[in-house]
Amino acid sequence: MDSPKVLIVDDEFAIRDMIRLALEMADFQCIEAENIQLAYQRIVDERPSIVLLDWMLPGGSGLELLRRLKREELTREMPVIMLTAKTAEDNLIQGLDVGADDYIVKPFAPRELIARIKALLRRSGSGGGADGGKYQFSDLLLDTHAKRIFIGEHAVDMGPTEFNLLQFFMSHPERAYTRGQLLDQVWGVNVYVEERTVDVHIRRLRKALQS
Amino acid sequence: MDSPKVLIVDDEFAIRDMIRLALEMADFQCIEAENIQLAYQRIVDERPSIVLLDWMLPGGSGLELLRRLKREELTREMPVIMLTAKTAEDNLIQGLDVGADDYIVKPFAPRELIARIKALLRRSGSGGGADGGKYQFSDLLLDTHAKRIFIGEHAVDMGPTEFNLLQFFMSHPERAYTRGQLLDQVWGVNVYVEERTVDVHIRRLRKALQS
DNA sequence: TCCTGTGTGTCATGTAATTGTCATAATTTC
DNA sequence: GAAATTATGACAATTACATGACACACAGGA
Repeated sequence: MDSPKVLIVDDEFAIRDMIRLALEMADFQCIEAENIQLAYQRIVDERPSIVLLDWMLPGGSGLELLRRLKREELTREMPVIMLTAKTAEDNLIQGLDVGADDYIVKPFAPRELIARIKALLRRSGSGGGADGGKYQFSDLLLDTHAKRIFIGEHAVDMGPTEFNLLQFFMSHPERAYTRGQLLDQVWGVNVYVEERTVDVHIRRLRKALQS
Repeated sequence: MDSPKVLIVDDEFAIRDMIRLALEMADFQCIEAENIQLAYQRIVDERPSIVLLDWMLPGGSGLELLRRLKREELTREMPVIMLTAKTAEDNLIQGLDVGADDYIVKPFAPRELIARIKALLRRSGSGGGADGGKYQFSDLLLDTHAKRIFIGEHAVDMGPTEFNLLQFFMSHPERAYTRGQLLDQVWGVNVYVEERTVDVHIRRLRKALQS
């Protein structure tokens, strides 16, 4: 439900699959990409909580993607763990130089990977999605840091799911989504709930905003 | 506004830059020095919150600077972390003997460095250099120097942990934190306690504030 | 050394909030 | 109007939070 979304970037299917297995066992949500173009797309679209980035990739090295992520405002805060087969230290230093938050050398124990991910998530802002400060529309204001919502001066009370819904809407204005898309984006992928449940939460959100 | 100032003392540009990058990512303010003369100058001029001091330096070893700092009244309280490439233990022991507060062996993970810096800052008079002194919200007043709390004219009694919690809250208003984040920030990074323990201390804090 | 009080962390239990689902109205669409 | 779609209130199950009690460590004093 609150499970962090991890993007695995590696060109080898076997490795991605192995990592995914380990992570899902530990209750992480996984998405994958096999090259840096796809990876970038996924990062922008799905805003994962953390990125596992392989060093050696076809069509542009992982380092290149890392540089790009750290250069752009939207993705700068996103924690990145480099996966590297080499123990060569200069690689490591180079990676850390560009802003990787941690690295791990293949082959690694799943346990260690999970430990590092958790440590990083804990440190980098709240374990669930990196978000920008405040959204505003007319006199409605949503503060992602304080996790509070105001209408004018008056604070509005609502449940976490309603908050997430509203945050998603306010961060994607002028756009319509199907129930399925909302479930994916707000609830998370591979969560099984009835589509009609969205209706109910929409209603709760409306009710909260009316009061 | 609250971000602590870190002085990085190392003769290699690449290393300074790497550390600076990592630290700035973690919202620290950085200044640099490439030899101990410059370092001393900066320390006196800018009064950093903490010093990262490389062991091996041209024109006088880091140890020498460390001795000097600990000898003088003005700089005695300043926390110092030694950076050392050697794992040789006698170095370490010598450093700690002269008064280094911590040490870290190169190459290190940025997150470890950051963790240690935060831990040290927390221990040594809290957070940021010329740290606030007093926080106030409505008729609640927290005095970081006197370590006392008042509601109006009336002094409030509470344990150290509750005090630290309240100080953290008052220095980070309008922000929500997870239990894990509070543990990192208030208890310290490499402390293992149950997350639920936070609940208990929150309750104690509330109780103290109600009386 | 043996108390004693304070501060901490952990646990078990009670209590409240949240969530997903359903049945049934209300509405829109054609 | 019939069919499809959406809105709404109620409910049970789950989850999260609040609280009191307890054990342990530690410092100071008798």
